[in-house]
Amino acid sequence: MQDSEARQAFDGTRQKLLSSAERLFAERGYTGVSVRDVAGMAGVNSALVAYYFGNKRGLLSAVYLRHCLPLNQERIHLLQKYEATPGGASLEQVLDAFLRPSLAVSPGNDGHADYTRLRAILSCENSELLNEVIAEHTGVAASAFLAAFSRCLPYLSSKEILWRFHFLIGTLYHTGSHVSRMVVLSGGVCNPGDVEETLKQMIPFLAAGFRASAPESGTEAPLAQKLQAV
Amino acid sequence: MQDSEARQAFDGTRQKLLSSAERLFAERGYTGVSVRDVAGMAGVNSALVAYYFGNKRGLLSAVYLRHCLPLNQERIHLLQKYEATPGGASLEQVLDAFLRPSLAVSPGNDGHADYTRLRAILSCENSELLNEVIAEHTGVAASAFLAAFSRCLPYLSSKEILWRFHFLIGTLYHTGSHVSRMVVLSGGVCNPGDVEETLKQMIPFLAAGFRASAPESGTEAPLAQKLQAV
DNA sequence: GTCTATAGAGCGATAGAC
DNA sequence: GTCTATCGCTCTATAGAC
Repeated sequence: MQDSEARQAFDGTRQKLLSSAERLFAERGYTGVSVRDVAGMAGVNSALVAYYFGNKRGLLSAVYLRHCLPLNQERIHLLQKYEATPGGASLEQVLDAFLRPSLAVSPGNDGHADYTRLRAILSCENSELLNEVIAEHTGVAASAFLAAFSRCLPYLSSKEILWRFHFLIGTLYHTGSHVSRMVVLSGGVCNPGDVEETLKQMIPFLAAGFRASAPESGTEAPLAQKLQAV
Repeated sequence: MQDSEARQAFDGTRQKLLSSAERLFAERGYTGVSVRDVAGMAGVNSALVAYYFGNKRGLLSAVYLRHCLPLNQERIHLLQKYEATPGGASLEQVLDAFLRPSLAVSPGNDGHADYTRLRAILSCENSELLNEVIAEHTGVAASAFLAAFSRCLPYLSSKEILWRFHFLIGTLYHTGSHVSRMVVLSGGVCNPGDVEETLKQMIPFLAAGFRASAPESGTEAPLAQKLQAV
């Protein structure tokens, strides 16, 4: 360990506020959490939110940006690793590259599970912030994966790829944001908190769904060309 | 039409409050909407919320109960209709029976699309009300469909059925609660507001996912017996 | 940097006139 | 039934002491 220096950075007030906000926003959404709640969990005064982040929205933005770029970089990195293998990336590998980093849990800053839950909740609250901040950063990774999917499934038009990518996002967000409910509902049999178990269930399901033949065959565009429009 | 009597019931203050609340809660969630907002959209005074529903929570509960039972009855009715055909219900028909009523849109009280969106948002806000009110009424329909799925897919254990049902819910909720975003993202190519188009895309995708061979084969329970535990 | 104290706004709920 | 008026509370944000 980098001893006291690293520990101080991790335990600093700014970081404690970020971690508390990440947890609470992921649990109860943006409007359901007050800055007092966040400051209380961090063990500091609520006025410090304004000091460090300007206002409540700045705090949310900081939480978001803390994970957004790293997560998509991990996804792209994994995708490139899989594509470097002979024969390129399989559909299962493309799915793994997209999903695995979103579900990763770790004590430090490298786990994005809370962030995925936060993302799911914010996307339901349809705050303006989501439409503003998010669109900039997700576009790059999204189009890279859309291209990877159509490389694996050349018989699908871009329309089908888009629909199925939408379904993929729904499956990911719902799984990431209803962990405890799933445990209760299944009587403990299914545990979305177990990353490997979740991937083992999700990837075959989604891969089969993506591979299904197109609902209306033949009349659609040839896919690869239309991907520019995304 | 039942002339003025039916019209009066539909335009009554109570109904206007219910309709306004349904729309607004579906758009911005429970905590994001004030009773003043609801009363304003209904064109009446905010004190009438207390008069008709006791308090804000009572309003939400009324909105919920207005759709909960009818929706599940329509699902069960469709399922029974499909199961009455020779050979029983196909997997695609079971999916259709579950999904179609949730996505139906209609000017009157019979469309559940707004309700599905409301359900998706509330399930993200994880309010206590959801865990209280919802659990009572959804259990019946859910277990009927879990049984129907395992009848179509006898080689799957209850564990896999539960996981895939969870994925189905995620796909449905995300599609139902991000209609406009999907339209924008796809450049107008994909429109989840079109019920038939949505079903034509969702059902083949989900059916293929459900039919995928189990991720870990052989070692699981024989499925039908374990369904009691749900 | 961290705190106390508070301004200013919006909320849910209710009392009471009509 | 529907309204006005208002209480009591919580929220975000800020000013200013230390």
